Amino acid sequence: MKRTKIKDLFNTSELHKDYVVEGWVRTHREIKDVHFIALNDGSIIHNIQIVANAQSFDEQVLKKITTGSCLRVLGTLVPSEGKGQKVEIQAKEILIHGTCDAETYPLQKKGHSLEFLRSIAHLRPRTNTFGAVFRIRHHMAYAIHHYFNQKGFVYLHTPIITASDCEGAGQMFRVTTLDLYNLPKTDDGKIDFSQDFFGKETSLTVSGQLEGELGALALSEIYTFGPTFRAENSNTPRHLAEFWMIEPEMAFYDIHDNMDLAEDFIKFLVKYALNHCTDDLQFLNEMYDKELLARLNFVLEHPFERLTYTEAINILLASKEKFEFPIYWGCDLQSEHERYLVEKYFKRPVILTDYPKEIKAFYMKQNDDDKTVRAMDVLFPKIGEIIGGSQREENYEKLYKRIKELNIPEKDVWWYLETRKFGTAPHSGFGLGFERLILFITGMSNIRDVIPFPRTPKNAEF
RNA sequence: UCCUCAGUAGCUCAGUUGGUUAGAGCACCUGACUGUUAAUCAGGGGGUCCCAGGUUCAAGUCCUGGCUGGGGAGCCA
Repeated sequence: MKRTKIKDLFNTSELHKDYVVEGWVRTHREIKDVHFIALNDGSIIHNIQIVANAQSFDEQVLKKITTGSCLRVLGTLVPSEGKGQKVEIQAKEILIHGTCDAETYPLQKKGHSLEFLRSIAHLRPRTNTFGAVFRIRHHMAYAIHHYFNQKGFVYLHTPIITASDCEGAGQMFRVTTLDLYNLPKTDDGKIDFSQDFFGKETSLTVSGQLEGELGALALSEIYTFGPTFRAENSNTPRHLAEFWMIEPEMAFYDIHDNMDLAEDFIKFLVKYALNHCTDDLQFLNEMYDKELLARLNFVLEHPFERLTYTEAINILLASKEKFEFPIYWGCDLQSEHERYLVEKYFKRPVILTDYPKEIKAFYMKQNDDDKTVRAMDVLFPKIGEIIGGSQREENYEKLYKRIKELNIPEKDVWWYLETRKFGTAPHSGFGLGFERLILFITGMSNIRDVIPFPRTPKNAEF
């Protein structure tokens, strides 16, 4: 007989029929002659209760059914005599796929701290919490592709290994096949990268944006969704050395179109989660963050507040709040400033635009005031900057001048500049940190708990 | 990287002014219980007190250095 997923068993199955379920034991209780086994196969957060009468089974088999062991059970789906669940499986046959030594298995039926579970990342998907988080993560990845697909965007695969670091987004991880114990040197004593695999210095990408723009200036609307790497020594609950980023890039979009897309996109994802991950969100709402569902619904129902950097500075200057970092026009906003605007002043997501050009990247479109650029940052409660984007500078002369001012080597960006030389077009785009989105959707507070195998400074186990 | 807190049983923690044989709850094992729900009740086993030095008659406890983890900050997504 074919296996039925526990999720399908709850949803569509008929009673008083036989089914096969397979999964891992969460708890095993025994009362005199009746055994109760809570079985979970990861298809849904809920367990199916297996009832086994001691007389019908070998005592030695029943003894091996411990927390964490893996079973195949054939039995009849019947209404439950107990109170905790509607249906249960009255077992006829039990096969133990894998036993699990109760003394050494680190997961118990009791709850564990998230810190401890991080140290056993190979087993934590078997917990309710991580099952829920990783199912939600999957649904969000799917929803992202769905959203862009129905809008006619092309999924563009940008390179993971790159020779350019002109994004300036952070320290990069070097990629090399050179023998580190015996590096080839040039005559002037430097490392001879011409002998390396690609014949030049290469690294893991910090952003697919520049290549994304190449796609947009041919296919009109593209998005990337892939891994990104930053070698910054960042030790915070909001940073990873390896994370996933979504970067849409659109020709013929100005900064307002860009903002509209960003807001619509996030709201679509929140709505998708509420509709498709109800049980898991309910669980997280109860266990970790009692305001999670209320916050998700609030974001859905209220427009994001849009204002310029200059307006934000004026609000901050006028506020009576005591800030650690001083406010002045031209300063980069610190998290305390962003948090004040989002959590205290507006009490909703905020989109800030038109930042001073000095604190933003070279490719952003310069405004006529010669002081600001058409940047836009979307700031969210609890997690801060979730999206950073801009309208891009499409004017060749202005872009070239900015590149020179910032001493960016022309040999690294000649191909990027050519898009402005050959049929340039107004265009915009933004980057969304996938794990930061998942943080917001799940209400988890540490980014290491929303990616299966977190990569952080001093941590690449598993 | 900076600031700060922590590291004691499988897990979560207590451990007094430095003082004899380091404790609890849960988990685990054994037993009891005719439908349990993180069952309950009784009993039992279980320790590199993070590591390396130092002070002291005596260190889980005090000092120095290191490692690891949490929180905050910076960098950013």
